[in-house]
Amino acid sequence: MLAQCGRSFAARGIQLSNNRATSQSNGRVGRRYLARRLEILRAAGKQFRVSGFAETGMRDIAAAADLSPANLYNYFQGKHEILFFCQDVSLDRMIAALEKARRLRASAAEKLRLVIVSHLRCVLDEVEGSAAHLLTSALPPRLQRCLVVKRDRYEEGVRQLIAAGARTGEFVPCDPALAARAVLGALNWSVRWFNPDGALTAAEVAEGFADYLIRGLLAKPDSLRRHSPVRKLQSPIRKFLPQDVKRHAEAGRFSER
Amino acid sequence: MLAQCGRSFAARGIQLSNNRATSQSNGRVGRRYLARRLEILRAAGKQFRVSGFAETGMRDIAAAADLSPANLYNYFQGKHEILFFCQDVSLDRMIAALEKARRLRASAAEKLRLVIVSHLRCVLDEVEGSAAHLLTSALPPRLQRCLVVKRDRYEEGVRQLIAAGARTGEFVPCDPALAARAVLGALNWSVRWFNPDGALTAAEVAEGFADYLIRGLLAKPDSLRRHSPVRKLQSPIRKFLPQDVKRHAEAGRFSER
DNA sequence: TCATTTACTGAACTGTTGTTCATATTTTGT
DNA sequence: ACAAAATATGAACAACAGTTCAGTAAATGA
Repeated sequence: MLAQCGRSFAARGIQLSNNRATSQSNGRVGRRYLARRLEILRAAGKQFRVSGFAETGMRDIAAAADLSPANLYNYFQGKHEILFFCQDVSLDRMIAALEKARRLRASAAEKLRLVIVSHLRCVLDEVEGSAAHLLTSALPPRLQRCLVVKRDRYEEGVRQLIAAGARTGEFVPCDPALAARAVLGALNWSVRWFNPDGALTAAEVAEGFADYLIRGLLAKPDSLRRHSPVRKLQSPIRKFLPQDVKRHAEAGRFSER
Repeated sequence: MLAQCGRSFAARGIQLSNNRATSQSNGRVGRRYLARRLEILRAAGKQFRVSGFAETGMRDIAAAADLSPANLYNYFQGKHEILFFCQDVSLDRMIAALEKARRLRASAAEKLRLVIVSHLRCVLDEVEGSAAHLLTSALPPRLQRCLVVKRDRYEEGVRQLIAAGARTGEFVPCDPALAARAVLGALNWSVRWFNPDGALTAAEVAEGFADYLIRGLLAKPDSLRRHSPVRKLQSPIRKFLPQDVKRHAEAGRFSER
């Protein structure tokens, strides 16, 4: 009875079916548990982004999250699962922004601008942006497949957005897949050089990138409004949202072992 | 006398001053030694590109280069030095292309196109392209500093190319630093998705990227010639050039320990 | 208050990593 | 052909990774 008490809640949150996990997210202890999970994800995501996945040790993550290394295993099954959730959060945010842009009643250029700005915010935000979605390898096949599906869905959405613009004549005729990859490449690569203490804020980078990347697509570039009506980056520091907590609890079903 | 004979040539090539090293590159044994070094670099660069630096073990490199792991240390001081030379080769090629474009008597757009195409060739070429220059961390400070200087020189060159185009009015007014980073980001990220067995060849990707990325800069985009006079990618499979061999021999002076 | 669950930890375990060493095999110069 | 230099290797080493475990401290609920 003594040896089994440790790790019990984590085991419940991770290994059991999602209905049990979600029911546990109510109540005080469940809340604290999930909040701590997110703290860890935040710390790990930052470390992954600045140092890379393989270069970041569990002891580093533990130190950054102010935990003992062993305690990490009360919240996650292992390093791979931490990476998985980091990527999952990022991808879900991006997909949400994409779908918001889709529903927008606006030109293709304005939709694309919203996607670009949201993508950069998700990836560059110093506090919680977990650029870990940039990494793919070294995950168990099942988790990896799950992420690849999401990533492909996102990319496909961007492609369709560009293709739609080209169909209406707002954009120049082009290969939407290639253009989308150029755009997303420029965005994703930004984590490699962006410095939050540097000359440009994330919002300024986003504006500049959007101007340039959209201009290359527009059939009549001079019609581009330099200052688009889409609102700029606001509140670069954002806390984890309640729906994130919810989703984390539900996502346990993707774990294996 | 017996224990010292092993590793002696490698030691000469790596640790001693460069004049001694370069003098050794003549003669049969020296040639074979340097050729093998390049074979190793090629194999390692490919592995680094597909798996990442930390994820690639010395045993993997040895297997890919058809060597015993221990034998690697007859050619390089260690893993970090292999990474260093991979990055060094890539950067030198890119800088060479940049300076060739500079000397070109052509429009800024054509110069930029040459740089873009060369960059993608260097980075995507299945056979010898060592995209390892994408990685930076985990190198001894001295080696790292050397690479950062080269990379910054290259980036600065691209910036100046864009700035010059903007000055003459050929390009739209913009932040050259930001535009350069967007361009280079799109190019560098290509190694993450490009599949040599996929639908598009490296040359086709290069053309499409160049069209799009340059179009975003042009003040009068419709003046863009879709098929620029700059020759397309030729002979995607290229062997290591003699000057590469020479440079490798000279570069030993950057090593430490 | 007390018993039980939850949260946490130091130390140890296991596998892998980069690396070295003693030695064997091949190549070179004479 | 023979000694010396050069090239190559299997086996082992030390360090470190992710992970586990026995057990302690804290929180919870009655």
